[in-house]
Amino acid sequence: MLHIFNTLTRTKQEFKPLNAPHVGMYVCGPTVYSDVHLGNCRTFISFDMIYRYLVHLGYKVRYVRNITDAGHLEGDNDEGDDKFAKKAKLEQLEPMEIVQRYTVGFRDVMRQFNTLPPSIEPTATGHIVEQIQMTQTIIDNGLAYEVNGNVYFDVEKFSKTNNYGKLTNRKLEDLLTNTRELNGQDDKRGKLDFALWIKAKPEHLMQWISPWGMGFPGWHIECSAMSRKYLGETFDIHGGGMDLQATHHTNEIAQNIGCCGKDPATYWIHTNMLTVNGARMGKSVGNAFLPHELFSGSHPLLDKGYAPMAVKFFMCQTHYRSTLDFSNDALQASEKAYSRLMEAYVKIENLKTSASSTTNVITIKEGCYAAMNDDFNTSVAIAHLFDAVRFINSVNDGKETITEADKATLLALFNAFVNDVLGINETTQNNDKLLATTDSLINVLIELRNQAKANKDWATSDALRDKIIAAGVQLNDTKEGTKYSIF
RNA sequence: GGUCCUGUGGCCGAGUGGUUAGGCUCAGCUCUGCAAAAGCUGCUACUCCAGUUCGAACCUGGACGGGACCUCCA
Repeated sequence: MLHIFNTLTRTKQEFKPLNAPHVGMYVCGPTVYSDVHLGNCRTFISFDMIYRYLVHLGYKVRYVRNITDAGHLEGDNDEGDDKFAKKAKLEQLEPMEIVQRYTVGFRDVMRQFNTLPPSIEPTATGHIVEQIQMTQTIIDNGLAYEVNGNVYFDVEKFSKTNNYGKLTNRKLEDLLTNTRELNGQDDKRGKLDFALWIKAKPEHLMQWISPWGMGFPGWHIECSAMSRKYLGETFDIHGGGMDLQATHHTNEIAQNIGCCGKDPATYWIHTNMLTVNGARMGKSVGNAFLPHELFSGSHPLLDKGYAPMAVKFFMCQTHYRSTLDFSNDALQASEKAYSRLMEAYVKIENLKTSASSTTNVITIKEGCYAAMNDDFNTSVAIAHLFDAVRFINSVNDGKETITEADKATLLALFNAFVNDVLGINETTQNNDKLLATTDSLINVLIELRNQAKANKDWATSDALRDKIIAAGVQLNDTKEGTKYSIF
């Protein structure tokens, strides 16, 4: 029985889909105006695991994750350019060139992390009409108003009949007291009001026609419009990073209720942040790691590179609702643990079976599922897998025994968790490390041959050369030393 | 300032009112030509103070430390 921690109730609740076996899940995706960093990746890797586990349990999941490619003002000032326009000017590109570049980059990284593509990956610019319609409906329902081509959501009016701050458990009066005074929002009636539609200046690069003039959508309406379009007015799971909880998701709920009179999602899942030296990794903080810097080890804070699957395993060792701190020591520990896990996995198939087992495999399996059913506790599930690792190695060493049936159970368990649920099986496309190793190996052979040559041991040096060539490597002795090429 | 989360052994990280997850590191042992791998053994923690309890790392209150959100951010 799966239980999920629901941000709305701040408790673990039994997961009951609205229309089992169908499950609708919406996750707030990236804003594609720059490279995704590891913090972003952690969120999407967490939801990938959740998606995979739901599928593994037999649910038919429609997983929607948007691409934000419009709107999002640079500051809180309505006068500002949006992020795409700003970046576009900087790089002298069309906004959609920026969008294309970083969307492709994002998908590449997600592929490297072996995450499954969502069922639908809708873009904000592709759903301007839906956003305009939703905005109009909210106006018609009396919960939004237009001023000078801008449309704002009336939070205080909404609060008379709804609990605006329920997602973060905050009271309206506290929110009103604590909101900072900001400039350039003279058109708003209330200081908590937020924009649904923003009037564009003539020079603004991305703008669309609307009932309120030329403009672009506000910061939150896209998710409301797209989740509603693809998952309906009410669906099962809405997720995102914890940083989206207070503002983005709070406003999404207000918009959906303002439009349809219903809460959009029954379960809200929020994943915690990735930190570096205790501080949140963020673009604006300037401590963001890029995935390729981590894979190659080119980041100044890293001693070496780490394979994508090792990094993913590292993330899985921590519960998704805990902060995870990034460090060389932690990564190295996980890298080693990961390879031990995978080596044991490979060994299972060739284990010799006996009439009886010395370890209860069913207990391990049940432990794994109990952990996952307890709010996706991958950390504990992995701990159980390591119980299996020890057992597998012991059987392999002839110190313990396993039955044919238990062996099959273990193999199925590892297939399920390593491949299906966690998705940490090595894929052939991640071969950077392999290439580096190959290069080192060839150089070792060349060195051996050169030593033989130096000793005038021509029989050995020639034999080495012939075998190296036979392996597919062409040697070329030059004045600068021995070069090689792979043919 | 407000709201909230958090403080676990050398490091990373789960966790339940009573029976000391797991990983990494380190030491010893088995194995081994040497090493590695693997197995075994050991290192027994829960910020501090007070309270509730037969019993608390886990519940309550307080102190101190760290963090998040309140502003775009996964």
